[in-house]
Amino acid sequence: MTIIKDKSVFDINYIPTELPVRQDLVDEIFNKITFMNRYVLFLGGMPGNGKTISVKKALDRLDRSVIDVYVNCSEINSYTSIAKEILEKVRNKPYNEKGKTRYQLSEDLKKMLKTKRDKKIVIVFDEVDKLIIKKDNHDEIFFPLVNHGNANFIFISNDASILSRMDGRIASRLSSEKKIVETYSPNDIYQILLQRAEEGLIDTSWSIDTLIGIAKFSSDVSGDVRYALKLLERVSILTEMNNESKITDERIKEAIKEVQVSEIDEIFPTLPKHLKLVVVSLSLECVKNGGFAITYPNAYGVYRRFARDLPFGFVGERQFRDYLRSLEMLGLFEFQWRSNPKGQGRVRIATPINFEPSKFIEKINGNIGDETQGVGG
DNA sequence: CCCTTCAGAGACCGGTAGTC
DNA sequence: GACTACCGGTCTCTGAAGGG
Repeated sequence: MTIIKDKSVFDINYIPTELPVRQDLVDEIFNKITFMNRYVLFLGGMPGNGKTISVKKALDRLDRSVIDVYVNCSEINSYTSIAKEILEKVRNKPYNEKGKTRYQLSEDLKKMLKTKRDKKIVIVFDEVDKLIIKKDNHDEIFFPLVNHGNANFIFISNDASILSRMDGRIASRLSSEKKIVETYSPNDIYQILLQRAEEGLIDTSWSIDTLIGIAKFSSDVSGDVRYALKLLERVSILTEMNNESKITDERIKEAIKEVQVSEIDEIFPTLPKHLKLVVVSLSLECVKNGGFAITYPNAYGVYRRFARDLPFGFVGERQFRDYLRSLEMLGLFEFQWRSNPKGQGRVRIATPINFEPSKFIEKINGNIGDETQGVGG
């Protein structure tokens, strides 16, 4: 029994022909790039609220009238790689960045920006916070870009405070606009699900109530529409696999469970060896304390004992803190302060996001990955 | 051979939320 | 207000990779 008529509708990069909720934003971006001499936009707001897709949609509509460069800073996030990407996209030919200094790269960018051309240049930096928080000042790439020529810029970030910081440094002499996009409401999420269901699923396989249920639940747990879409995709696949013709509440519950465990299962294998050990240590401490782990000295001590006997040894406490920060960035753990149960001072506690440490430990036990066997015992 | 970028990791230090 | 435990920023070093 198939209920999915178009799989691509659930693809993470799928862009529908009409945006159900953010059409106003798309129009505004389109108009401003078209009619303004130079447009610089800072776009902020929670993850999965339609920032990126709105910008992409606007670029789509501008199509041949501009040269657009889209840089996702979680993938392309060094001075060199960003310069290369921009130079290649604008000039439309390969650029050899190897061995070039930052100065040389900025000179090439300057030359490129000053070249007369008919089409406007639009450069989009998505997830720009990832670039700002990196050390070695890779964000200095913005200076040659902003200070020469008159390219248009859109900076997208989940963290609005990052945008304020950039606003002050980069756009001080440009007129720029800052916009915070609000999180999707349950009804917004419903509208988006409705569109995907109409395009991707057989009409008889779902009902309005199905979608309202998923929308409400998703809005409660995250407000990130990608979560809702993942849920809809998962429940459709489950329904198909069970040879059923209609999505039921049972299958939705099942899908919720799967989606929640899958995050950590997907990310964990990709982590560097030390980070894996840190995740395991934190999880073990969480189980021990009933839900949270004291990062130092407890979890660090556990990590140290694990790593001590392994070929690569253990890192210092300072490095451990940077690992914790990475885990926070990855959305695996969140951190809070508590007063120190042992007396003066305070401690930081880690709580897992969207996964059950005991189940995770069970799964991982004796199977932590390539070079680090034997850790679970 | 010397230059660059870049990531990873340690040393150091000032700041700060908490207790006494 | 002194004291404590801990965090985050920053500096430095190292080593890899890639040129000229």
